[in-house]
Amino acid sequence: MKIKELEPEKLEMAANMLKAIAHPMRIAILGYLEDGKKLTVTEIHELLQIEQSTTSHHLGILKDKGVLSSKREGKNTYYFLKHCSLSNIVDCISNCTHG
Amino acid sequence: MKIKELEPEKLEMAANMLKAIAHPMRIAILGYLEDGKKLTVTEIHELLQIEQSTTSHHLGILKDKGVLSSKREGKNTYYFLKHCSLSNIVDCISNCTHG
DNA sequence: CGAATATATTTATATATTTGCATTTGATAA
DNA sequence: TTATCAAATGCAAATATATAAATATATTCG
Repeated sequence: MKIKELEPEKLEMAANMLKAIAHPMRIAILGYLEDGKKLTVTEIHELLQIEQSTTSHHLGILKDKGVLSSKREGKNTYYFLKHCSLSNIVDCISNCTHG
Repeated sequence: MKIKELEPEKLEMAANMLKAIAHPMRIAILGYLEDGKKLTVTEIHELLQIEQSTTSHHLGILKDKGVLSSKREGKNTYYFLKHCSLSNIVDCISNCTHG
């Protein structure tokens, strides 16, 4: 499917998804969620050493824009990639950043 | 190379690159630049039907963040992908937007 | 040089995003 | 129920971004 054929709404949706990813902390989050890994808010908040509320906010954005899904299990909420191919974006962008 | 190993500056750079791409018009621009195609500002401005100055501004952002390169030839400036693998990002994101 | 064409920059306004703190909601166990 | 741990939300200040209009720069041609 060529992006040229995408209607404005699709472009908007794609942009929103990329905008969700386009943040240092959120890229780092995706980096930890490769290979179908599932992590809780607390685990991510400790890995990244950022505030719990900030972590939750970032995860909320990623979920809202369709990048992540979440599943509650007891007290914990696990977050994971909605489409595993999204890891490609992170891989690709990290390959392109060698300047 | 795992993103987990990326230092903050690399994350920042990756985020800036993605942020540059994360805009409907700029995604559309990348859509037209697949397969090593080179287009001028005017061609893009006519294809997308947006203001010349707005087009130039978007192209400037993409170039500044390392997504595009440009080459002047006479009166025209041709823009093209700096890393052809960047098309993958557009392809991937458009595959993931079917909601 | 001066005119025409192509591209880039500046400026101003409007809008959106990021962040941490404080609070709140949800779930489990004593 | 109360205490506790996990996650989400509301809020406000600082920062960033988008857009268009106007202006500036660069290149070619007559």
